[in-house]
Amino acid sequence: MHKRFQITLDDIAKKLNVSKVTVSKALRGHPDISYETTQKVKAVAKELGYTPNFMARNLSSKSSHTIGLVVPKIAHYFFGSVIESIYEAALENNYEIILTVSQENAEREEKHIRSLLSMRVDGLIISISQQTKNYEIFNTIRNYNVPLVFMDRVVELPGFSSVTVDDQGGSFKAIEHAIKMGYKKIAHLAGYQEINIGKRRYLGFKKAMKKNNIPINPDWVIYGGFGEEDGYKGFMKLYNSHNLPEFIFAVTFPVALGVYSAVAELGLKIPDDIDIMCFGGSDINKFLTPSLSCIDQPTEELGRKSVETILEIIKSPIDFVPKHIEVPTGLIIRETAKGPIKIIKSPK
Amino acid sequence: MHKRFQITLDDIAKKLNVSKVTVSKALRGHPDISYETTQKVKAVAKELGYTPNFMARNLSSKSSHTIGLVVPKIAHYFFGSVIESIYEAALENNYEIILTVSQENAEREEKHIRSLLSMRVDGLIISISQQTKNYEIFNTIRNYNVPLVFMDRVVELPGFSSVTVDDQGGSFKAIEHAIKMGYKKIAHLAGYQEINIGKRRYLGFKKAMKKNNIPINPDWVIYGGFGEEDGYKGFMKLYNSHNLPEFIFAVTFPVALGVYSAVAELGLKIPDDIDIMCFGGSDINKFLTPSLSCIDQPTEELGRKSVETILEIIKSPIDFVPKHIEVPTGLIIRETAKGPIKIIKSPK
DNA sequence: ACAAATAAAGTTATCGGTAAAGTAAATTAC
DNA sequence: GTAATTTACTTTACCGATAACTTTATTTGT
Repeated sequence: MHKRFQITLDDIAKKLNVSKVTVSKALRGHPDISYETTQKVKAVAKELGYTPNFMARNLSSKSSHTIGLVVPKIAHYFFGSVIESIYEAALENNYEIILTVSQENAEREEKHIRSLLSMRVDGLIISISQQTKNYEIFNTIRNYNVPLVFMDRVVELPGFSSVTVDDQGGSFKAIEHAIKMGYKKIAHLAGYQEINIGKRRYLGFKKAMKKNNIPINPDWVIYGGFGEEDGYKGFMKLYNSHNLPEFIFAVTFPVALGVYSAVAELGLKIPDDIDIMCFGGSDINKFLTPSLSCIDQPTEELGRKSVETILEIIKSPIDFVPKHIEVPTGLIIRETAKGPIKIIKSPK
Repeated sequence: MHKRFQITLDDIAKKLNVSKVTVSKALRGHPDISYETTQKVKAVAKELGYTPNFMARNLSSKSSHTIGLVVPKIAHYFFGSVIESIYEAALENNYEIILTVSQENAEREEKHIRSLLSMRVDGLIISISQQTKNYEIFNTIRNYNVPLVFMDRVVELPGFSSVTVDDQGGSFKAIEHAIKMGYKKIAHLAGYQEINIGKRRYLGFKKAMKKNNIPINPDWVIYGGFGEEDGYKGFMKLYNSHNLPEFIFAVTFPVALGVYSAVAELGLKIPDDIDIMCFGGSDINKFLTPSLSCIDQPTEELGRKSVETILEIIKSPIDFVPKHIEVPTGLIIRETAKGPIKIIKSPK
């Protein structure tokens, strides 16, 4: 095997005729070491291009200054931007992030979690896959005493913290808006109910319907996944029932995109033939025709709070009490969800 | 500090009254150990929920089975999907990926690279930031003898491999197409020329113009970055010169999006007032109005080849000769770039 | 002036593994 | 039947750092 050129504490120590512990202490600014020695050590370290060995350091200090992150998807607006802000927040706090991607696959998720545990990450931020059903791995995490914060997609097990958006409230807001705009025939493409985001968004929908005394038509509540294809299939199902609603509330942005596809394919028009709104947005929203109104998820805040929460636990694991942070959502009205009463545009 | 519950080789060894080396070998399937002992060890390891300590293992074996990845952006279609396929390919080969994000910031990039070096990754896959100008860190990498493969955005230094798309050829193809469609007044929003993708895409543009005897109007070549805001600013510049071209070739998909924004803001229409095409696509392309024709980058293949290339070097670092793989591009024609001669739609 | 405190190091042990060398018993070789 | 080999382990050393304890010289206190 090719030999790697590696500079160690010993190399610096020999050059200065001091012990390697002195070098280690000097580099960490330990008060044991005099100012002059510290300066000399630092100079030599720089000269030789010393890089500490992460493995050795973490093995002996028993902390990796690293947070493991497990997400279902990455080429996806919501996760992409949450991840970005998690990296940002971690960097500010001098922590490293090790990101793994489950691809919505429960087995792979577990494999990644085990990997991260073996890397002895100081904490885990997890957003579970839409298939995750076996929760044993989370008990393992608990046994290992590794701090865990669920982000967005949570498992409701005792002892873990979570950072989510106000799914139910956001959903409620969306439906109330639709009703205010004059819609009564309201459908919901609802995602998987096994996962909190699916369930809670559905609950918000239900609550708003009930409050406004609009009965829910079971044919208009379609369960499925959170992806584009699910939106496509969902709309096709609605269409084939020959009883189209006026308005669709999609559980995620990709689901709404799927609806856009299906609608275009069928030669229908949004918002005239069918109006729509969804939970969660995307930066590409303004490029859609018509642009899609949505419940805004503050991705930046989600990421930031997740990091803050995990760091709190890492820093005082003893007196830790699980926390459940719900980040409020916003209502963004663009060209859809403006109601059945069309305003006739005045000419320029 | 809270004590972590950790099972080590010793715990297993004590339970079975063997040495920890026996356990280590058994778990790795070393032929030194008998079948029965191996079975027993594996059973106890499972029973106790043993997870090897990544740090310790890699410290002593001097190889981490890990590849460091540095990209400029993550919430971005191109990188998102390349990253996804890199993870995929790494997983198949039993390697871990440690992903870091430079956010197009050269300093942060260097910091991440140093981190990855300190983690003693077996190799690095890097796509440089659009600001990277100081190449010293890459010489450091060379000195450390750490295999490095540049992906998409490369630094042309001797001794490193690269996996890129055929930027020049793709660009050439796009311009030839535009010319074939009847355009002569062709502009190019060209990105930074310091980076290969900017330069080579520009060269392809130039070559196609020359071949077809169309002089390049310097006012129609606008240099800038690779992001949406750069496209927006670029188009505004073109517009304010009061001499609009007929066709724009955008260096990236986000740049084209910026043009869409600017065009909409100015009350113009694509493709009638200004036609456009770009290098690189996105899954959201079909939702654009009009949908955007583009040079297709095979992201999946890019990711896969990057991993293959780095693994080759890792596996035989001695007789390694730098390789430069260029993945071919495709031409996807959607609703733009169909030429100035409008076909009058026949009624349904 | 002499014990106590402090400064500035050095020594040793350890983290949890793997590699290399050593050993005892069983098997094979001729 | 004894040397050589093989099998199945064990022992020792080491990876590159940090933690905890020890040492020596100097300063401080009274």
